[in-house]
Amino acid sequence: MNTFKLMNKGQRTLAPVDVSTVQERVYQSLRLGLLRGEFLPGEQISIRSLAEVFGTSAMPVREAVARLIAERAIEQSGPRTLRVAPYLASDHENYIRIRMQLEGYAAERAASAPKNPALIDALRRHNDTMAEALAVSDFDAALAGNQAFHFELYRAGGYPQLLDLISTLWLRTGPIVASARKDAKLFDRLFNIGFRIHDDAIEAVAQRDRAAARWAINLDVRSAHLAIRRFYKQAAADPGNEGS
Amino acid sequence: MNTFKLMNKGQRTLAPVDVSTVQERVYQSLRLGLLRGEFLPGEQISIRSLAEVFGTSAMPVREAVARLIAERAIEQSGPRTLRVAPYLASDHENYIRIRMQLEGYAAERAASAPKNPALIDALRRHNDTMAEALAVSDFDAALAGNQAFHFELYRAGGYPQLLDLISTLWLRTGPIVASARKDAKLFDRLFNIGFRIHDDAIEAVAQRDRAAARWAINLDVRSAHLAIRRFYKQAAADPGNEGS
DNA sequence: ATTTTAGATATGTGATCACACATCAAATGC
DNA sequence: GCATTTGATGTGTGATCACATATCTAAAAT
Repeated sequence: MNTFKLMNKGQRTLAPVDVSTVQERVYQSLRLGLLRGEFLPGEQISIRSLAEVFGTSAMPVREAVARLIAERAIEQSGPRTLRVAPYLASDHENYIRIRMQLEGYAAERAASAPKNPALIDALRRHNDTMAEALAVSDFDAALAGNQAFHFELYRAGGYPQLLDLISTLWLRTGPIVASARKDAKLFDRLFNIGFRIHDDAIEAVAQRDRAAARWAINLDVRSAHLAIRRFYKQAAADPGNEGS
Repeated sequence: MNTFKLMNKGQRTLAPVDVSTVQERVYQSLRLGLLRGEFLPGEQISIRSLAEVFGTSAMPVREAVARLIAERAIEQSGPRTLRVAPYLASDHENYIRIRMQLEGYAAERAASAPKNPALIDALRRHNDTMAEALAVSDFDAALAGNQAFHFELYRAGGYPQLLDLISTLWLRTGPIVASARKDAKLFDRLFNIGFRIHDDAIEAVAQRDRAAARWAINLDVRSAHLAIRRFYKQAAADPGNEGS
């Protein structure tokens, strides 16, 4: 009976196997894709097509999509049509105000936590990664660095639930921010400003200055919003940035 | 071709028919049930059983449950088991802090909106409904009145997205608050305090005092939390409140 | 040449089946 | 009598099929 147990006492290379469900992996994959900006705002999606890409049946995709609908990252635009949440100026403005409340609060909490040099180091590293990526125009890496910086900071706030809420908000604004890559000049300037604001935020956390930390993050969120708004306003004025 | 159009010009009693999907109705039904406290925190649920209750196949329930999992109202407690989010003291405390941020902000926005006598009337009405229900120990109606009061206030803030976020937070804390009905004495006192705090909140909104409105709502949320915490602490001490 | 129409294709939705695997109960073993 | 085991039942998960219908394409009519 306990044969295996005895055998396992010897040195082995066995590791726990992945027991997560297919739908969970599909969900995480879609989530990551949305955050990385691999989907365009308003882009139409199809359950069957996604299932084919993932190499699964439609079933797991259906449940993953249902979860993303609950998070308002995907919406039903018609009787039988799904799409990524589109950009709507007024809606986005509202989300920005909510994000300022929540992310500002998280930053405040992170700044009032006990001093943590490892955290400061990690924040600096993420911010530098972002700047370096920007220097070589690797926008994907810049986006990833930016996200890593913010989430590292919010995680330090110590509220898993708050981090969770914030990440669903990023899920909605993710494709919108990411689509600004189309305008390289704007994107570059946006993230250069972001780099400096992040520096202020790091300083605030290092000195445990709650108000300054909240201020910096709020400024970061707000300035990104303004840049995005300008991007879409000019995109609407242009004849169309997509090739014919 | 346009025969029907011509016919329809005449007076008819035809009304638009409900075209929503089954899964949507199941989802809304479950949502309402959770908010009304028809489920206990930690209660185990089964897709097939729910499907039987609703008179549908398992399919619509599966998607509805997937959405509720994304909202953290339902969680997977084991490999093949689902349950309503249980009460965990530390988690709940975190949610309360987040709710204070968001609901306080919403109250602040409602208070800074242009004067609106109709809103004040509606708030008073909801609060009175709650008090009257409490007087005859109709706890379900009291809960409904309390919820109507809060949502009316938050809706006045003018952010649909904020209202949406708050309602998902209520979805998680809903079963927890509702379960306090078990202790009639505590429940009664809790809501009597709530009634007075609501009055303060109404006054604050009427006078467009943002700070006072935020303060009142924060106090309301916090005092409810303290009562709930006491309820669960004493429930854990007792041998068991359920009949044998 | 333009409009209309008919057909084909693809969509989400719901139902049903098969499967692996927990959990509990009764039966069996010692 | 107590521990072990075996069986039955119920679970979420994934795949597949059927259906109504929206969308697009190409043929046909004017």
